[in-house]
Amino acid sequence: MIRRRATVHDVARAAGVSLATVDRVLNGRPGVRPATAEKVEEAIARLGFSRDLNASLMARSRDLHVVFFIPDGTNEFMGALAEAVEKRFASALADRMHLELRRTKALDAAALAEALNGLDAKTCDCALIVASEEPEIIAAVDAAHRRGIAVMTLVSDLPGSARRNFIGIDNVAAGRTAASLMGRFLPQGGKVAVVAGSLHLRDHAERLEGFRAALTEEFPAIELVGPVEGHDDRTETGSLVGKLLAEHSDMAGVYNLGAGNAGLVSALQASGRAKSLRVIAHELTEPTRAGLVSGAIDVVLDQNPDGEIREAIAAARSLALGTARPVATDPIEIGIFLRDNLR
Amino acid sequence: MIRRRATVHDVARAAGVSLATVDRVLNGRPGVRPATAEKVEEAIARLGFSRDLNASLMARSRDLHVVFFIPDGTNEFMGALAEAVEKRFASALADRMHLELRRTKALDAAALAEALNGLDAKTCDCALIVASEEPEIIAAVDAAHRRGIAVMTLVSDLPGSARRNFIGIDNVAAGRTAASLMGRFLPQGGKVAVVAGSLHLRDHAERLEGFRAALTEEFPAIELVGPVEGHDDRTETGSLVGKLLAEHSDMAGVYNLGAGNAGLVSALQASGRAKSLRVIAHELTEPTRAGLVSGAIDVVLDQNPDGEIREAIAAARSLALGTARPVATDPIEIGIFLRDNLR
DNA sequence: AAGGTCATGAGGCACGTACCTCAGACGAAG
DNA sequence: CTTCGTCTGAGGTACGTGCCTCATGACCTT
Repeated sequence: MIRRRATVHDVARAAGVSLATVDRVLNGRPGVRPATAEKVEEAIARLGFSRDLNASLMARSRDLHVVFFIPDGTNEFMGALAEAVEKRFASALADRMHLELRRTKALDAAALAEALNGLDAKTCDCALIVASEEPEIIAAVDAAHRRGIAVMTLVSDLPGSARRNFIGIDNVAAGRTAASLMGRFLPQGGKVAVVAGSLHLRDHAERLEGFRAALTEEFPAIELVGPVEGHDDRTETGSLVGKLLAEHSDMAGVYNLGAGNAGLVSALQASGRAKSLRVIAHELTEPTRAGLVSGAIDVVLDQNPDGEIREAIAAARSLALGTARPVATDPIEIGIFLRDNLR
Repeated sequence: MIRRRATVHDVARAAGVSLATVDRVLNGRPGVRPATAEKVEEAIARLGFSRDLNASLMARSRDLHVVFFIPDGTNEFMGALAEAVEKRFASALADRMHLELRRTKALDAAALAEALNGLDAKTCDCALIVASEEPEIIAAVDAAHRRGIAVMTLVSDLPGSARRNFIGIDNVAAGRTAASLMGRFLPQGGKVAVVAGSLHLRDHAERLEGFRAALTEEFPAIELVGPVEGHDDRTETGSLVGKLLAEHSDMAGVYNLGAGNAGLVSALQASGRAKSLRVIAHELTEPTRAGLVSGAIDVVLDQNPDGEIREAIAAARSLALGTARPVATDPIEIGIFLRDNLR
């Protein structure tokens, strides 16, 4: 059964009005009585009409502008996210989408808020942010939304803000998975150090929550040490881990739910206990890959950056159709990597 | 740096010819001297011109027709693939793509070849097949390609045919991953039964190859029993597994690299040895999910059917642009599922 | 030289939407 | 009554491409 999509012409005919009126309703232009607008809305709903985004962008001879705000610094995962955006510049252009990548200072809420406030709806239809949970960022998101810019969160969510969508993994589930693996690795129980980047990052806080809950429920023999905050910095993370290992000679495992994995791996190797500790980290990047290969890290939980960017772009496109309803996206999978299934 | 995409007008101007000539070259219509065509090709390359697929489909007022041939029967994974196609009917229509789903008799090469031969290029731009490696299918693929239908393989590849692309996981790597997990589960070694659907299915043959190679290299203490072929049928698979378990009271593990997992799980439970056997299966479906939850199955390796269909659709779109070069697609991830990270 | 074929240019209409102008129709206020 | 403002319809042009017709000129054949 091949059915043609409804067009504005069909809507006009069905509503008994002219094309111009349908156009005014669709694009929120003034000069339509409420009763008439009602008729048009009804026809749109009845026919299941949805604007043809491609024809629309073509007619406007304008690309969809999507701006990605991604933290800079030495966090390899953020680097991978940024690369994933760059990789799609060309193919996005083929779909009339213009992607822009801006690196913002990591863990600097004021800088991100300012950048958001500087966005102009004329040069930005949609903004994607990797944000920590701070009042000034929430305010900036709400302000951008009021200016007509759709904001979506990437990696770490910002509930309670006007963000239209969250693109990322279920971080509570990720924390639970880490706990479940760690519990199996340590059937006798023991101490496990937990290192976060910052608990202001909701993804980190959620992973910790999931990890702690699953341990309590299923592996009460495991004692959690920490969390400590390494601010996603390799040097700081390394010295924190070194200190924890020195202080606890009976440490049995480490769960780094944030970044700074290069520091983690050096500290593990410097301790001389690398092979005897069960270690779980996040994001498949150069340091964690090296850690897996050398045996310093046992498991890496990964959120596919390419998949996240792909879904972000798809969601931005759907949002551009201007529906009020939330946009459906494919869920992002949590990848589990051992030394043997490295991509 | 915002750069406008090149259009046919730009190409015409750059090549010093008229729009009509560019059009003739682009659409392979006759009436252009080789020397002139050369000039146009050169301008296209120089400007990096690529046809705007959306404008093109709109101008033709014609949707892109993509036909999926997916085996029917009781194979839950194939059911999931089919559902994944159906789920995208609507969103594909929004991109001027008309998807069609046809279920063909599983493991019946003649039926699939006949279906392929019945395709008309007027009502099918691209065909996606899940095929076993048989000469008559290869011949049908080549014939379809000559008729102007792009054929791609899904799940299981068909090298040596005129298929334009393969969408699926790296099955050798999947087999290696299974071996690596099994090896760790059985540090003392022991007998592991291997069950396939059909070794005419290249994905199954490749998994076996990877499994066997990784065992030989890394876990020589493990002895492989089989493979036996259960033809992806639950009853047949169940009785095969039951027989193997009865014959080998010292069986330590089972690797089912094909389907028929409902039969696998019943046989395991009927044997009374479910908990003491390490079991690895493929595809996260109802039976394997139940197996994970009950503990009868330890690990499931999964190829995300939604992701495969998404990539297949994206690849079909790219192919429609008519480039001779192979089309780049995102790789499909091999998911690893334990009881604790079930989606 | 006349007729033929072939290569090419010029231009138009169509697809679905955006955005513009202009002309009426209508009701309310003066 | 006129005048104004608001609502609505009619129709045009544009976006990038496909596909069509028609005209022109060059070259070949007889």
